Amino acid sequence: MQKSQIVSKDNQDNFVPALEDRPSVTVDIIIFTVDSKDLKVLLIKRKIAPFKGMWAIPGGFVRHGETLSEAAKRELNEETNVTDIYLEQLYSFGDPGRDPRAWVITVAYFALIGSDKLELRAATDAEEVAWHSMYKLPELAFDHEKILKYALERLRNKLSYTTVGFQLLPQKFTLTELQRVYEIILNRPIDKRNFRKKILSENMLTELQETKMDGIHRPARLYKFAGNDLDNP
Amino acid sequence: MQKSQIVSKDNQDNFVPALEDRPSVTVDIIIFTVDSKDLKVLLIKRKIAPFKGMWAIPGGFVRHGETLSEAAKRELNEETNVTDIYLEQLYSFGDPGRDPRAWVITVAYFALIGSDKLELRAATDAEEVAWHSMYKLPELAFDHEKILKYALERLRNKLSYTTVGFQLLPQKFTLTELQRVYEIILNRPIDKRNFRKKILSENMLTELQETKMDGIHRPARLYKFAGNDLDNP
DNA sequence: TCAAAAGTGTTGTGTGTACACCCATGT
DNA sequence: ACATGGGTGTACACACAACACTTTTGA
Repeated sequence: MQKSQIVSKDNQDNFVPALEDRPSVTVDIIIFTVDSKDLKVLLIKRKIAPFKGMWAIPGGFVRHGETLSEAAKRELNEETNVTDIYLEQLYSFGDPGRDPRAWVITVAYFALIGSDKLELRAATDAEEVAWHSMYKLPELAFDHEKILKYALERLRNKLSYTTVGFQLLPQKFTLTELQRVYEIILNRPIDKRNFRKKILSENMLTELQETKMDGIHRPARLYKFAGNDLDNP
Repeated sequence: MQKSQIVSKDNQDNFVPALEDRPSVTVDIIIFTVDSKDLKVLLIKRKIAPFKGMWAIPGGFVRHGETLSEAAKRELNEETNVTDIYLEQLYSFGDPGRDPRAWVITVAYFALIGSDKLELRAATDAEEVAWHSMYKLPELAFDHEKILKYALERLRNKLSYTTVGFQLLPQKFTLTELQRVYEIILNRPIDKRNFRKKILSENMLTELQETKMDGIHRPARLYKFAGNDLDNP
């Protein structure tokens, strides 16, 4: 690949922009989980300027030879040790000035991780990683607040017409646990009978011959999700 | 901005990839319109290798200093002379090898243009531009078939829960014309009475004191769309 | 008076919502 | 026996689907 002079208008001949006219491209990953009471997102505290001391969505540069989703999975794995979790491309953000240092376009992804699987990499001197409530966000670097808000909106929409909710639970779960996931993400109470009726009518759950005891009360039946998702085109 | 050595893992210090490790970034724009019988997309015939003689989605490189949607609008304007039309980011595609010549990540947008407004730039020696039916696509360059299929899917979904349909019509239109737009995009017949009932119940149309004659039959009432869309985050 | 598209209502079916009580368990 | 969350059914409102005839016009 040689250096070319200028962006060619019709995009066909000696065709790429000069090296110095190319942006850097990152993937940022919004990693969601739900604990028993809250919707959490994984953030990294910045130790240097710009936005020193603020929190940011984890991410990193896309490398030559990998797909965007591979880059996202790699970054995800670097932060969380998990593989094989739900990952979906969210949106690309490229406003000039979104990173004051350089021209950086980011392709944002969001990931859903079951509350059982979450095991963070140990924090290093270089970075401090922590789960934050989506409902009490700290001050965020770059345009990351906008990105997170959009991710939440998308997650809420997806919840209503897909099966992403199951991704946030262990393989075996009770209907009450599933309902909590919906309530936490949508941030409103849901009627228990209607919820169960609707979920069960979709025939996506397999009833297990096991129950779960969780206190001084009747044990709850366990279910597992019977189906697979695919989303990305 | 200086040259840096390698992608730094934590993405914070001397932080961008070396110039030669950056991709080129394009925007590709799927420009849809509907004529009286068909859903059309604007394509450009490639005059050179690779994929010589095949058709491609119009697009071009993002320039430093512009937002992604500005880049999309600029490209759109270069092809069609129109401004101020519906534009929405679709998805980003970055598989290595999608362009055999170089590492090119594309941010795909789709645009909807009213059948009254469509006026193409004159074809030049360098490019041949034409509307193609989405239901009889020619052989497409790169991964553009995949991109177009995804765009169609998105358009169909959006039609059901947004007001994008109006974007494909002149300001004044009849309910039958609107129904045709829905039928053409969804590729199935729709019941006339149910359609009218539903559309009118949404209170998004203003009934005009005008009618439109279109042959030897009763004139049709004209309506205009009363509302605005916003979509992008 | 005919052809051609515009315009108009009713009925059945399914889906979402509101709501209150008994059940199984450990202490 | 009691406190705690698990589990269940019915009635109403609303949205969607199916379906056929009259109206207005120009030729």
